Amino acid sequence: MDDRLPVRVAVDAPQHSGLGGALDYLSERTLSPGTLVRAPLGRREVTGIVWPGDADPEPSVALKPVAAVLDAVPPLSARWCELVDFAASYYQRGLGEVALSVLPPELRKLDDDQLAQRVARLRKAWAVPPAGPVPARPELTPDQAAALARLGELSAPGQAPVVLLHGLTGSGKTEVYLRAAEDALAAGRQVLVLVPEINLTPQLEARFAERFGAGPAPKRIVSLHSGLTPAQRLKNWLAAHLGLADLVLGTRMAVFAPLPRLGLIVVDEEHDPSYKQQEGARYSARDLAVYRGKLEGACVVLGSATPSLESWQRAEQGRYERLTLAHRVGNGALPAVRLVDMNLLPKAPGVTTLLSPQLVGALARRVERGEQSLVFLNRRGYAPVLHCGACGWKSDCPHCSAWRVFHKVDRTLRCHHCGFTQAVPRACPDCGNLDIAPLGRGTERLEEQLAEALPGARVARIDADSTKTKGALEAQLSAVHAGDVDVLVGTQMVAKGHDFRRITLVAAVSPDNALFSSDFRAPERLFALLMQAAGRAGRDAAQADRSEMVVQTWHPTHPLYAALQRHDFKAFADSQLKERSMAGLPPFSHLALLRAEARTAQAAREFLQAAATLAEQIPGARELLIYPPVPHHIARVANVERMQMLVESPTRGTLQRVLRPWVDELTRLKSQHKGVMRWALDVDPLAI
DNA sequence: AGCACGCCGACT
DNA sequence: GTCGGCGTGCTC
Repeated sequence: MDDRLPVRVAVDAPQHSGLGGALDYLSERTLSPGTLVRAPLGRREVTGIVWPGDADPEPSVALKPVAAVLDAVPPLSARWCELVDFAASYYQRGLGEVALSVLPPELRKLDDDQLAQRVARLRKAWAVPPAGPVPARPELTPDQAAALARLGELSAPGQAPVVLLHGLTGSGKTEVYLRAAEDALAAGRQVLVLVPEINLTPQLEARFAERFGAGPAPKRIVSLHSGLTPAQRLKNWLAAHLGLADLVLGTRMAVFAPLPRLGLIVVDEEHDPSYKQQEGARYSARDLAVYRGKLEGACVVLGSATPSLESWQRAEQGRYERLTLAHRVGNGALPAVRLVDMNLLPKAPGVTTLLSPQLVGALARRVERGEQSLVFLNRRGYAPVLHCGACGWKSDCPHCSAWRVFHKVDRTLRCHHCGFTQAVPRACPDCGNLDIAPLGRGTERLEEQLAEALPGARVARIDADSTKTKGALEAQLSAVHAGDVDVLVGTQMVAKGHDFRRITLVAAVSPDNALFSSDFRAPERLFALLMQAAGRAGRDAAQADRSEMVVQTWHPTHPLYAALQRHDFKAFADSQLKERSMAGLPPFSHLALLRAEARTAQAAREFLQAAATLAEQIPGARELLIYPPVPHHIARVANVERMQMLVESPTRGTLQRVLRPWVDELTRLKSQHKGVMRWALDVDPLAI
């Protein structure tokens, strides 16, 4: 008889191994749920978490003892485990895989003594925060005051409301976050702030530090995102977990930060697609934040100028409380939106102009007045493709079903999907003709054409290429802030969040493509991007009245642009929701996407067809609609063929009931389809 | 996924 | 004679 106790331990065994859940081990002492342990798994030793619930050992398996207990780190809370349980089950991944993948990687490399040292050092460093004077707070606008008053009512003890803060750009959403955080902090609770991108963390962190970092009772702020060094990430994670940090600011991974006294979760720019993880457990940090708020009894604030249609509909239904900031701080006007009908431009034969006289004129006036302009084009490089006029050759990528982009800066052809790069050929590789020309345009070419059209103007470009080296983005942004740039060319990178005080003109040069995309969310994304870009203009109230947005379009009568001109998100959302409703698309249905990757499209298709056949035998499947497999938007990347199959369900519940047994079968199915390299299930996919 | 074992070609 | 290719099988 063995008197050692069986315990459930979540270990990092991937879902495809068939050991997705928790495994049972023996322990000599009682271990609280949430305790970190090291345990043998096969021939190696892995980190695991003692999981809530009773062990349920299979009689045929001889249990092994836990190898070590990491006592230095306090156990993760039952609520944290419940969040992970939910995420794993909802997104159909292994429990241990999810639980361990959201811990700082460094944690899994250290032993108990090393962790004890880190914890001790951290506590010691934390022991002295210096007090200072009360920081200045701006006066609230009437909108802000009303929103905060309502938030206060909703956050009565025991309540955990979800609030959709719909505030147009420049209306002071951040100040609402700060005041809400102030209340939570004053009540002794922790605050979690999520932002879509790492780039946006420093400026928001600065705002929070300015408000809470000093004063009579200074608070501690830490960040959590993939840009931190492993040691920093562990340190900040421990600070949150030990309750030393009062404020945690981070990207989507931070939704799993252990926070013993969580009282408020802010999701800034809640509509942003970056909140959806695109590999592993494909979770939505925004949706998990809402779930976590309920679990922890914490208030959740979802903020956006252009909310996701999912959140907007929930607000319409009364499931979320909508609070509106309808006016800009200082009552500045939103930029007037001027549509330039590109159909009316005089056409020179063989020449397609990218810059209308109207736009060039508007830019020239800004340069003259010493004001700044932002010209926005969501395509980097010089031109998306090179073309041979003689034989029709185009610069396609040999490994992908995509063009290689011409980058004039270093005279290369680059595939933006697999990275394949070559020098630009002197002559057409097919026919030897010397007349090969760029087709279409990207930011590099736009920069060049603007410099030609505006002699003497200082034109700069910010995109993924110009900011590759460390610190380059910061340097370029500070040049813009210092006024060393007249016209800034950029991709969506510059449309988000930045507080450029001197910009009075924003231009979208060629936004039409998204209007006719096969992706049903493309209009929503375009509208959000244009509203966000428009918000870059006139942030200084003194200049707001002169601020303007120019949109060049071949479809000036499109309803999306009409709504944009009126800055009317509600009209746009209502019309989109009507279309979604008629088409049976989310949020009126629930989707899952099964993807398969193989050397041949045929192998991927056969796997998906077999998967569909299996699904049809699962109870509840009759309520689902399983579409035939189709190639991915870019079917081949790095010589791998990608197919996908959409599953549509009237309710979340039915979808979940079918998916669960399905993924178990898919693991088996893959072993019968040798050609298939990988498969993945995406619940609530963003792009289809 | 790791990490083993296992059975066939070119080298210190 | 070994080192090593990656096929397939297991992990409480």
